[in-house]
Amino acid sequence: MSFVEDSLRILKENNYKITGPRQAVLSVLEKAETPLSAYDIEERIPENIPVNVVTVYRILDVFEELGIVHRTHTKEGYIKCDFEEQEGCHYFAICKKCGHTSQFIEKKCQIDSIIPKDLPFVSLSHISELSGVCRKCSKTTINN
Amino acid sequence: MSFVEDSLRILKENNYKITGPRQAVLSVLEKAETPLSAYDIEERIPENIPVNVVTVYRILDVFEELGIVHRTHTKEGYIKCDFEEQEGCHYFAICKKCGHTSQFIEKKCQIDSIIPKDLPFVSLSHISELSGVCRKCSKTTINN
DNA sequence: CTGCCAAATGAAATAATGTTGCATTTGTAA
DNA sequence: TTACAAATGCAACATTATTTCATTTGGCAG
Repeated sequence: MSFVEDSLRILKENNYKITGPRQAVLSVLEKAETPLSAYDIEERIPENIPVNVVTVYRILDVFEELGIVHRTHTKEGYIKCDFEEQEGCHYFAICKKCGHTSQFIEKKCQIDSIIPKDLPFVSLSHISELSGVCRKCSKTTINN
Repeated sequence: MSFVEDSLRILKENNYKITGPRQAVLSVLEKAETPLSAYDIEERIPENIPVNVVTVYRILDVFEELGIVHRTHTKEGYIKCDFEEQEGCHYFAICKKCGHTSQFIEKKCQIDSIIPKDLPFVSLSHISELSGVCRKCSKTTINN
């Protein structure tokens, strides 16, 4: 199953309509290797099927809720979620220099054990993002 | 040592000048219990010593680099860092509802052990933020 | 196949956040 | 107290995000 097929299935399962703009956004996300802003996505949608950026925002809200995209925090943007494994804790490593991302899964979350018992919070979830430099950028020593 | 005193010491140690705007920003941060945006901070600076928001941005950049503030990602903003302990990994728990934050320290970082050996990244650091609901908000069941 | 209708989208205006270039002011060391 | 690099202010602009309301459309019933 491809990312687009998985996503369309999830939309149907949750009674969301399969629309042109939604398919266009999925298509852009599928090709992207770095986090894209709503405006980035709008720009990459083919000119023959224009989609308003407000619509892109609304689509991304739905996609995030359904786990189709991850909203990145180290760099404002959105990136598709891999669907190979559903269980466990998803981590996203994002390159500081080029924005390239890699994903991996942690079967059993370790962070829960770190949280102090007396912390006055409930329903805590952590941001699963790592910031670093990808192998490619770490080899190009000249630039930046 | 108070937050302001610690911060002034760090500024001096790093050859940054102690200026009016910097002291004003420190004073605002000291009182804040939730992450504040640059504009939030500008608004809270007393009117008799006006500081331009551009300056606030530049001050926050310096402060972040020196570890005086933490830039929050779950909600765009900045919050002062506690200085009680320097060693270890700082975690910030932020309430989804009211923005209230709590901090704690992890002596030895567990996340390093989670990262796959074959991940094509170097110099990885993780975002130490947790998102949840604070005790106070979890008791007020009516609103939101 | 066709029409209905809630869901989805478009358009325009506005708010919030962040950046850049350059002139002016200020903290601090000599 | 003076000189000067550092810090700040100002103006203009770029990017990101939200709201309201009119219009269009996907998918279902018939």
